[in-house]
Amino acid sequence: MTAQRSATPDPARRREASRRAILTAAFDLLQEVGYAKLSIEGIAARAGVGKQTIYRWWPSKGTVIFDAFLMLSEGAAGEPPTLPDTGDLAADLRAVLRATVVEMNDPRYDQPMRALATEIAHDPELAAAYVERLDGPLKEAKRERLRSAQRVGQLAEDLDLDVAVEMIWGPVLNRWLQRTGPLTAEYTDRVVTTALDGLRPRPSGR
Amino acid sequence: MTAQRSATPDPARRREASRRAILTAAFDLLQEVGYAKLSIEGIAARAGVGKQTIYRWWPSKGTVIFDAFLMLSEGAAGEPPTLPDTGDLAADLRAVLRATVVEMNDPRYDQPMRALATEIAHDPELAAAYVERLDGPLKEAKRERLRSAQRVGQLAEDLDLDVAVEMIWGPVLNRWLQRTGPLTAEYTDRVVTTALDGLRPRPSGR
Amino acid sequence: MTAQRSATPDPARRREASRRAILTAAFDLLQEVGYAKLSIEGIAARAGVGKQTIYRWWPSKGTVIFDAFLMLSEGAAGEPPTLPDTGDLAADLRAVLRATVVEMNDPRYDQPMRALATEIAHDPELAAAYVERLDGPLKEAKRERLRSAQRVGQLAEDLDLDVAVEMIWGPVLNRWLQRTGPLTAEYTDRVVTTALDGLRPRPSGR
Amino acid sequence: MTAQRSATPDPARRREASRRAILTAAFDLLQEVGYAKLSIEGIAARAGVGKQTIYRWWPSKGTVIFDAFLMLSEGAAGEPPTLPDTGDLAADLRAVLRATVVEMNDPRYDQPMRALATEIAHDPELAAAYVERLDGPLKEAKRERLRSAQRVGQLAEDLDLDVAVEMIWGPVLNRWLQRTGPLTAEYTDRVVTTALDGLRPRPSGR
DNA sequence: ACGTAACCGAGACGGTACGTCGGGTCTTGAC
DNA sequence: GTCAAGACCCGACGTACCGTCTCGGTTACGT
Repeated sequence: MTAQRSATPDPARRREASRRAILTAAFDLLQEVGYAKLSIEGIAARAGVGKQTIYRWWPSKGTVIFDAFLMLSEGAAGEPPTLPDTGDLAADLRAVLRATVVEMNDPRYDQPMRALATEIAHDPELAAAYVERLDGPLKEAKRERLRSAQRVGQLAEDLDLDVAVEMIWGPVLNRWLQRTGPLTAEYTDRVVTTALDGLRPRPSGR
Repeated sequence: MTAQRSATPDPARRREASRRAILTAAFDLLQEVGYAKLSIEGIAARAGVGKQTIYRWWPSKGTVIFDAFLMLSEGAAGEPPTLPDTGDLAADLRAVLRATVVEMNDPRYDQPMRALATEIAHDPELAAAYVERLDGPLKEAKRERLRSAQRVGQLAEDLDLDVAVEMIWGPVLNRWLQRTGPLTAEYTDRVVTTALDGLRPRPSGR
Repeated sequence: MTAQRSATPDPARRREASRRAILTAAFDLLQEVGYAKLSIEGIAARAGVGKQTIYRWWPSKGTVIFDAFLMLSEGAAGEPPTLPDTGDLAADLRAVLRATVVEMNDPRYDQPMRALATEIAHDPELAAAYVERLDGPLKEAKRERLRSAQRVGQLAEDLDLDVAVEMIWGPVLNRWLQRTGPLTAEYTDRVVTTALDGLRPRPSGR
Repeated sequence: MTAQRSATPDPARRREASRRAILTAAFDLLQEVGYAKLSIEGIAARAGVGKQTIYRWWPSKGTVIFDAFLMLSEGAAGEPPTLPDTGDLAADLRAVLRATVVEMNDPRYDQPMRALATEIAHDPELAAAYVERLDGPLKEAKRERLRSAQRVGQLAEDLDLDVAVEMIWGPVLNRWLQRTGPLTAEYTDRVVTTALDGLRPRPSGR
């Protein structure tokens, strides 16, 4: 349930209220003061908690942020996530990507997500936890949607689903994280179309 | 030539030797101690320079790193970069991406590039400078290679080149920055193939 | 026991070892490098203490110096000081003043005492603490010696003891602090004689 | 005319206007911001002068302050100072001391004089210059007044004039610099009386 | 039911780095 | 060659946090 890596004290005696207060405080501060000014000291103060309680249970600031996201994502739903499946893959992908960029353009989520993304970029162990617990389930849902499309002949049979997923979401993630271009619905639609069709000329129509 | 943003002192009186020493020290330290332990104090000490000289000319640690990259990229060549063009687009892309992941797997470049990438992620103004001065020329070279392929009928005539470029390099960049998967030649080859062909089934053989 | 003036943290949690190390380091450095080169940073380093520990408990460099003197003066004796009383006031005063100028001519004490004196000169609050805790007891001892002489008829009955004390020690202190003349035993003897006799001609002998 | 100690550039080419501007700025700043916040940089800025111009002609901040005083004292009068001589020594001393404490209680003079006094306390060379050029003439005037009183039998014939002067002004100076007591006219009157009469009982009436 | 051992809040501590101020030196261009 | 201007190297300032370390107090087991 957490990102802890090494030996920690008896989890049975852990105070759940403090844990939640810390994660909530961390996420809230991330929104309010931004990543650069986020400090353990600040989190402890906001959570009404001693600093040691944070150091006792988390090895780094990044893991606290990670767990904060974990708490949120699991609080939202106990079940694994799924992508909409109306039978029309292109339409479904367009809808999902549009929703994604709306979130990315919302400063309420933008700041914390950037914080998590850059912590991951600098911490391999955290990245592993991210891949397993946060990104993994979501990516599986994406693959599953593509698999479903494969079954009805909308995607090539021999398609590499991992690469396919990265080809759809990668450009969007990159634009967001590196700010290399505007994130609009028009843009994500183009990404979907181009990914589905490929770069090469198509022999027949469509 | 630099990432400065607001009013700065008279650049005519600036000492060029100090500027170069600072940027070199910054890049070297980035490789040696890593981003997390990179400090203005450390850069100044290594460069044999007063801290004030750094604060006088750069508004943030990120802009120093950025300028360090700028100095390197401009020191390497005065002309804009170009991608190889053998006439075989797929082969050329495979070669370029393979070279890219080799660099990404080299800790000598990995650390500093991550530092730049995450600084950009947190600083919109720096991102704008990055897009204009570092990423821009490179991206133009990529577009140009695709344009060349378009001319010889290897790519669709109505292809959106920006999206196309992002679809090829985006997945690789993401895997690298977020560590969501291994960066191998085999992987980049698959990316090239999948991007060129698209996700949908192709009517006839390839 | 200290020169603190405004609200400070819980003194119960204060580490006595650090307090002593700081005051000792301050006094030692005062002797070694002199007042002009005395820095909080230097004191902290010498004491093996974080700077914040000094800033936490003392509002200024002057109060640190003051407390260093306080520690020394209280370490020397728990009881209030007394002046020698052989029954011969003139002789006693001569002896005391001679001892005083010996100390003033000893660089071991000269430097730190000058530091304290000039800090006091620029800081009224510190001066008040000085008057109450360091100078006060000593001055009372001086007054007491004069009172004793008064009782045996060696001093005028209506003598203003405060002024009398200042008239004996003031000239010496001034010569020392302002370096307006040499500090010799011969000089202090003259001061004692002149003060006792006054400036006016004496009607009868002596 | 100045407190310079070591070799300096050709004084013939010196710009008098800058010299005066610096000394005036120094004195004014001393009054306005106080000794602790007085900086060479501040003086240069206020005087509209380059820092180098100060460093070229004065070896230390103290000597600047000293010269500022020198300029003022010589601007006031070209002739050596004299003390009033009405024939009544006690009355004259009372008047002079009263005027002195009025000045000492005036913050307009208090701050700069403290600055000078403490600079002198820490700089023997400066002290020598002070004794020779500022304190010397004044002390001679004081001695002269006492000599005059001696001539008319108001003071002992064998009186040590140096000690006598210090016994009258020393207590006042000390009270001022160390803030060991209030500086009132009543106090200075007592000092005069006690100094003239001495501490010992007088055989007959006064 | 009652120690006693752990967690907990609080926060002092030794440190590192921050961003700023000013010291004293050096360079530039105007006079 | 002096001067105004100001960049430069350097050292110290006072502050913010780091991660570690006590210090009571309050749980919550294990006997």
